[in-house]
Amino acid sequence: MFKPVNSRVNYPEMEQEVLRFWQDQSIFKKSVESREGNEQFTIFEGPPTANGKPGIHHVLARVFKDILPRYKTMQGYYTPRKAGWDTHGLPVELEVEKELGLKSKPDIEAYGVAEFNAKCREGVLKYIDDWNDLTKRIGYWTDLDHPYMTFDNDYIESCWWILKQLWDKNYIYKGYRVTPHCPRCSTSLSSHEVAQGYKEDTDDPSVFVKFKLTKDSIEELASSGIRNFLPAYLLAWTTTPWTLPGNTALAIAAADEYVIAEVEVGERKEQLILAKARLDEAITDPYEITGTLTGKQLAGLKYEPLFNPAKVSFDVMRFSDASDAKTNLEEVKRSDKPKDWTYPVIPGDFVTMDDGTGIVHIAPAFGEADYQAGQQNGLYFIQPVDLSGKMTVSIPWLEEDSDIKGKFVKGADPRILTDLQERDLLYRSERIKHTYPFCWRCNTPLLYYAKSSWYIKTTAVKDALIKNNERINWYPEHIKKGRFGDWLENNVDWAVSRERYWGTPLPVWQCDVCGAQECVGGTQELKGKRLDQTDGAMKLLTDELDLHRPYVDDIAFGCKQCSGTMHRVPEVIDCWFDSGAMPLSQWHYPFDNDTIRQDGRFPADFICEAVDQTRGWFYSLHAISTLLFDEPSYRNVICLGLILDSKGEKMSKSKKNIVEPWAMVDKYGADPLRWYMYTSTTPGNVRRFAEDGIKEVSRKFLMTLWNTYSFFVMYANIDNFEPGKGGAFTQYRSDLDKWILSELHQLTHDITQGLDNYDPTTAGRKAEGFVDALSNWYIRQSRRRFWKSESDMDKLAAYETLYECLVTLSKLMAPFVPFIAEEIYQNLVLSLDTDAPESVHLTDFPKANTSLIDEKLSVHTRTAMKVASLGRSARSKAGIKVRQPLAKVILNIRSEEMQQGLIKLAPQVLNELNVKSIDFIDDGNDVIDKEGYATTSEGELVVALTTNVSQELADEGMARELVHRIQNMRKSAGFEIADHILTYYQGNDDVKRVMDGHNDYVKQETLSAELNAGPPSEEAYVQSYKIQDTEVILAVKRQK
RNA sequence: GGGCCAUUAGCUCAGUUGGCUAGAGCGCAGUCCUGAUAAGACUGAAGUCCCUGGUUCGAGUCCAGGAUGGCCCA
Repeated sequence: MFKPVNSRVNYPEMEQEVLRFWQDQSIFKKSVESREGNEQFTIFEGPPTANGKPGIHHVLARVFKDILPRYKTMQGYYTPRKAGWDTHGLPVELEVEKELGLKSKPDIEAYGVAEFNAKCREGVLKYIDDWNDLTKRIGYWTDLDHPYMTFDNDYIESCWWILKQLWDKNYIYKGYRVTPHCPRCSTSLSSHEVAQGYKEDTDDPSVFVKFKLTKDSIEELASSGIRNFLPAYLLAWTTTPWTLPGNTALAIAAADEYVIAEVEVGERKEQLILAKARLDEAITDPYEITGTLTGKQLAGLKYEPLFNPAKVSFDVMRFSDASDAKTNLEEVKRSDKPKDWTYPVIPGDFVTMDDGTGIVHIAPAFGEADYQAGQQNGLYFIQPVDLSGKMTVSIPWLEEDSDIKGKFVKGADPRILTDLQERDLLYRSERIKHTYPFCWRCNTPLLYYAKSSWYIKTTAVKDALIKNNERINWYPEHIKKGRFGDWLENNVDWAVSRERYWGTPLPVWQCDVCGAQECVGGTQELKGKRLDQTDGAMKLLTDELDLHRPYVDDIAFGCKQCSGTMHRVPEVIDCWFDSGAMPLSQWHYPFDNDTIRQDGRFPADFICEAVDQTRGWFYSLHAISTLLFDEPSYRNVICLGLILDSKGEKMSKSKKNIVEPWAMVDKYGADPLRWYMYTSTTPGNVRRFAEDGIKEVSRKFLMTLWNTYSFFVMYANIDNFEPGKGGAFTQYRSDLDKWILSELHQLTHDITQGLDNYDPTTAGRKAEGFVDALSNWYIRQSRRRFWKSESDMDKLAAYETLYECLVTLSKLMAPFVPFIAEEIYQNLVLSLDTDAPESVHLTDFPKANTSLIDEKLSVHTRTAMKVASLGRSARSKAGIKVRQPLAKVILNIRSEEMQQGLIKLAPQVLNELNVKSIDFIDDGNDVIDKEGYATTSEGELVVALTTNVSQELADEGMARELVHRIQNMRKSAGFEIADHILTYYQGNDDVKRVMDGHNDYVKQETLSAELNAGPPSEEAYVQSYKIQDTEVILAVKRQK
């Protein structure tokens, strides 16, 4: 006996039971260990941060991560899965800052770095229980008990080792250059972090500033139509007025045409110089062109500083030619300072005619292009802003309460503009909306800021990055050449240092005397130094040292080259480096597990994250493995698309359109959610998350699957069917059986192919088709075979076939919907065979037997279905119910071969259309529109039914009507399906004749022991009907 | 401004190497079938396959240009 199955199922409840079973029997562990020693299939877990709750997009990633390892395990691969958590970085620090009410780095230092980091360590795992629970609940199998943690000493030590390798290859350097800088967090961001934070429609000033040409320069332009009795200005455009105090040059496009425009502003006339192409958009007043000149003519001209260093106390530096210096900036000595400060006009190939005036304001302290222009042209360098984004200079002629000193840059903007306005140096001042980068974590506008920072020289291996990318399979494929490929093509060095606290400390020590630097690649190496006798050193030697700040900062040792002392530099590293290092660091490589590169643990066969990781984890993994080993870190990637709400809008807290994973799982169950994720759209596509979609797959696919299963169990229990116990039956398989087995093996083949191609979507959709065919054709057609009272070989074949379909299906479905698959397997297999593997997830994945795939039969059956469909249509047109048998169906099929096929499958067609016989004709026109036929056609296929109903057929139709009514009554009366009953009927002679004539048929179908004319002798369930204009009273009663 | 993706019925999506009279599901209306089914069948309402050119006997599919939306980058 199988466990009885309710045709309705509560997924969440059923899943809880399965979860308990997995837990109690350690099925995950067994599934991994039972394959130990076999070829390994490796997946890397992209570590999430557990300091926020998991969202629906995490569920998406996790179910896609889950399906392949499950599949590969069933195929025999050894597939250990290690969980991991990303624990470092700005997001964590930020949370803690918020919690403690700290607003800046000085606040943190005052609070204490040790205490601050302790809070970070606590806070980062705030939601880990929620993560673990949800992970288990959705059936994502990974080893949550032994996860890697990026804050573990061992993990950090591996990162150090990697950094040391790169150091030895001269891939790490400290550079002075323009870096995206968050003034609030007071640290650099890497390009991939910047990429996270662009915001459109940022409101900013849009100002046109006048830079006054010197008298000498006006003279130089005398031949170009300039008037020396009027002031002349170079007009430049900027959206960042706060950079203007740092202005030390203007750039023009040498090849473009510029004009001198005489403009009347109020009562004054003045001359503005700008690009001809920008004239109409930049100049709003009436103007007259008095001269034309090329950009080349402008180059070399001089103009007066907006803020004269002689009057404003700037620290002025200048780019020197010295190429050996780390930074070739030198302080301008007092003796070198000119009496009359002027700045030059320089050519720049970055100057475009797309916006502004064709004259670009250059402030080498801000902006990559500006800095380079400074280097190339030996410009002055002025830095009027500190690292927290505050202005450091004071404008002496302003009142104290309108000065800019100490103001945040954005706050300084209006003051600077007011000042320029008053000094008549502002032509236009407006506001625009444009795209600007913000800190991806704290939302502060980023500053491009020239400062020193540590870099990994990824550009040195750019070609290798590209070459190794060739060896990776991307799903979808376009990411490879597109997003990821482009990113690699435009590679810039990795700004890897952060001037922060909670992160892997950069293991570089520097001598306080001679400046020598050393990178340390591990604790053992550190122990071997001439250590200062500090508390830190004592702890290091007893292996009690926390490698984080501030403890590691306490380690100092003697310099090799002089008598100085080496201290660690203050920086920590980008947390993306941590996660990119996980293939090695999760194993504490190379200090432990030094065989991972040989034993299959590296590289990964498969990783899977969303598309936002192109520049994040996908890149950091790829960069690190290429830098270290010159090989890719993963072979196959599924790159998931973004998940949007049902209207196609991004989910965000403010829009209140966040989908809560727990709510979905509790309401619908994990399997429906999983199935929806796999099949609703292809992995790489943007997906709209629609709750109705889960409902639909649950009803349409899973419910149908469940009902075929419950159907089978119901009848198998009635007939005491046990698979394999009924003797040799294969020769009794009908065409229907052979067909569904053919479909089953085809499905096995398709699913295997789909999953081998990292395409669960196509695989899943194939399964939907199969279950539909199984339920709505195979079982529908086979109903009578299961229902009939005699237990013959035909019935056995039907049971065996359906059983095989269901058991195979449970295995095929196991990677997709692990709960329902387990449930079915447990009942169908383990309740009979205690020697079978104790879980479906410990079984072998089915292999398609292609010899059982009969394509012809498949095509023929599809045609039979089509004939049935057309026949039903014809019936409906003629208004003849399917319950009324008809004499003949007549087919016109062009293909002789197809006709032979249909003759074989005639029983299915007759059954479905309720007709007595099938005929074939050569010309469809013979029946179309003819009296006595109901005809439908499609393409070359013509299906006609004879509509003449003889008395005999009418009687048979009534018999079926009576059976139908009695069946409904059995149901309404609450009888069990196998109950035998006594039936009573009252009606006219027609009824009596039909009951007599079809006595056996009615009895069999309704399990009636007797058909008695007249009223029931005692209490029975009674109903009256009108069938074919005839009054009938029926009564049913359970037989004792 | 550049790269990538998407655009097929009211909605969600299929549509192989060009052969299409363009499909499915949901939803809507009606009818039917059913002792597994919250399922299913039939009929109906409904599409400029985003647009414009081109290649071809033939284009939803290939090519070029463009539009709209999304993502990413400047």
